[in-house]
Amino acid sequence: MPSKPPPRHARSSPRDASRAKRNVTLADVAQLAGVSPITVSRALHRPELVTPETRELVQVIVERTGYSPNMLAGGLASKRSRLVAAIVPSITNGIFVEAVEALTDRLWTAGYQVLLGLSGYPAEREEALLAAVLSRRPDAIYLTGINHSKASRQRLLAAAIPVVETWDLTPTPVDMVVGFSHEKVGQEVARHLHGKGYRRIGMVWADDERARVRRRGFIAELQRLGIDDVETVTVAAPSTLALGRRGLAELLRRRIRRKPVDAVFCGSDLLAHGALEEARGQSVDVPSQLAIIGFGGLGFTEHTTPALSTVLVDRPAIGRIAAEIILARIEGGEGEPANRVIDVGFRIADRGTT
Amino acid sequence: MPSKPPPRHARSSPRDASRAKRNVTLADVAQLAGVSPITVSRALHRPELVTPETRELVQVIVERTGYSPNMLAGGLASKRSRLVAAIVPSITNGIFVEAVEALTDRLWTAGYQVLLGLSGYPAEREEALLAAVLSRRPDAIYLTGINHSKASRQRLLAAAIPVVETWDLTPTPVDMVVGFSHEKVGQEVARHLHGKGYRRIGMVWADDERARVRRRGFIAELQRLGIDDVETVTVAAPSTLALGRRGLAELLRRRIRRKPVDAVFCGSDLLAHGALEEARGQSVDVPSQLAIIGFGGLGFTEHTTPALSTVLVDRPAIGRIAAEIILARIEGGEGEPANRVIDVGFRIADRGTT
DNA sequence: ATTCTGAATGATTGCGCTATCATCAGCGCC
DNA sequence: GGCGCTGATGATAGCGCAATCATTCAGAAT
Repeated sequence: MPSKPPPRHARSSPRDASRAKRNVTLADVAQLAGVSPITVSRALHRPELVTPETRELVQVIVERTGYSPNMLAGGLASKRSRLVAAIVPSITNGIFVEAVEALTDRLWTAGYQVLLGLSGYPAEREEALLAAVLSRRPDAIYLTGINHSKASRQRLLAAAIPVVETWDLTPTPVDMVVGFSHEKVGQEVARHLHGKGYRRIGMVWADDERARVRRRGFIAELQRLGIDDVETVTVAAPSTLALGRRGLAELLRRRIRRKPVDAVFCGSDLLAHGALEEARGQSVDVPSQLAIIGFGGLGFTEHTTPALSTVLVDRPAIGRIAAEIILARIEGGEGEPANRVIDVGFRIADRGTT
Repeated sequence: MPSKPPPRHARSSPRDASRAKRNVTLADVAQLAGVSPITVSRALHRPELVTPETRELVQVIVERTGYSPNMLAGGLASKRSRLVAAIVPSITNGIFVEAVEALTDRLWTAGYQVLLGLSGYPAEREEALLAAVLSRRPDAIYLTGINHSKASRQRLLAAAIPVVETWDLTPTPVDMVVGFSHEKVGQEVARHLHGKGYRRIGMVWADDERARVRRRGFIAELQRLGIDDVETVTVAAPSTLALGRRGLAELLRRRIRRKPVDAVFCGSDLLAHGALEEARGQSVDVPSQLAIIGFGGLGFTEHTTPALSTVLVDRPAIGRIAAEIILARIEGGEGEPANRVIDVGFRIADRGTT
């Protein structure tokens, strides 16, 4: 009897001879397993659609050949890159990095990977970065902050993917936002210091968008409490311990002919630590002569002597929640998300320096 | 006269009607510009190949349409993803992160982006991570450490891309390595402490691969110098300030019936800082009663009181150099690299705590 | 026996781009 | 005038995979 021709997927292509250095492809695996490429694809990604035997056979061949799927091809074909882009000013500044780590961890468990973009201080490169990053066709994007150029917002909207802005709140996010109110932080710190009896209050801060809002809230609240004169030293972003030292030194110098400040709100924990060191260096007792409070709640603040008072923020929660709402949107299909604005709050840690 | 049919690239495809939601593609730009797709591609990526007029025309259309190239497609076609994968245990632990930042910065200027993989402590997820990451077809890969499972090494070799291992040295890298000798670090710290007259020496360290090598070098050198008994407290990785406190407390407790140690080598700056705080808490004077030296040279070490002695490592240099040799290999074409093993060295900072 | 059903598998097509080779006009040269 | 050359542009053919629709076949229902 005339044997019918083998199915197309089993025929060897003419280029088989010249397979000098080609990588193993899904088609190769399929051929070795004697099934069609699409069956291999299913065995790998939707195993419930193939019989256990096929599944196992494919698995064996995959291992034997060392097949590594090509997600560029897969992403192109399926229009899902399984990539999430994260744009952060910096990762050496401790404040944002734990959120990114939490984001990365959570997304990893769901099969997504994180493309890291560093936008710099201030977000000088954000626009170019965004363009570059979007050309990878990420399935979602994580941003730091809520202030983006008009062009950036347009790009984001055009990309039509879930966007999570973080570290701040706004009633009008591009898409979703996870953070807390910096204005309220300022207010509460003001009330806290005032409540403890401090009246000659100063600030040392590094000028970034969010710090500016905290400052605004702080000063407004102090005014409401009857304190109009808040001596302020501004240092360059990003803040460092050394800048904190110099900042406090400058603050004390400025008031040389007047009564010195009795409390200082520092824009970050690093600045606060620097201020603490400077106070010690100048033999200014903390907190009896000078109270110091920072912002961020970085780990080291518990361990200085005295322990630094600060504003605690659940940093990993921001990343974790961002990951959750991203996944819910990507995988959960349509339907308005329950909540586009998520407030993770903050808490004042009243420790040894106030 | 019979007009000849328009060139193929100018004909509208049947799907133009249904362009409900398609993204702008390179073909769209080409059509609007009245040139072929490949010309647009060239105008964007190899502008020297097209006339200035064409270039400008394309540029205008790109901006008008908001065209965003699809690098999944581009990467698939060209077999160059312009992606570099970086695998790091963690980014919250300050020690590795500056290298990653420097790497990212340098690669960005060359048009590459960084895919971040967090392998955990110890590198529990490295193998799975590597598999996942390689399926993105990165053009190169940055690894932390030199100890990789056999399977991982094989995968790396099979990928046939530049691989840079970092933070250590080995005569047999997978491909290239940028780092320094941890054994030598241990030796030099031993000589340093011994040279300053300390004889009852202890260690507090977190057990990771590289710390173990430092420890080995440290203990071997001390032995050579006639010191056999090195009291050692091991804490869990990753190290924290709190673990440093507890570590020193334990070390002092253990020697309660003997003369206490007069110097302690801490496995990291964080542990050293914790030890310093604990010493202060126990009213043990540093350095007269107890010398402390850390490792890493993190920024804060200059600002503790007294300033922490430590081992300085040029962390950004590791990332920068890694980026350079990666780029040299990717773009520089063939030819053996001048140097597969790059030693960035280290330096002992003899400060207030020794 | 016939029809129907659902589970398993397959053929075809195209995602959006670039590598490669081909074309073509303009130019200088003998 | 024919030749080759160079610079600009184009046609074609994949890259490796998954969406989509089609096919097959065993077993149940009639």
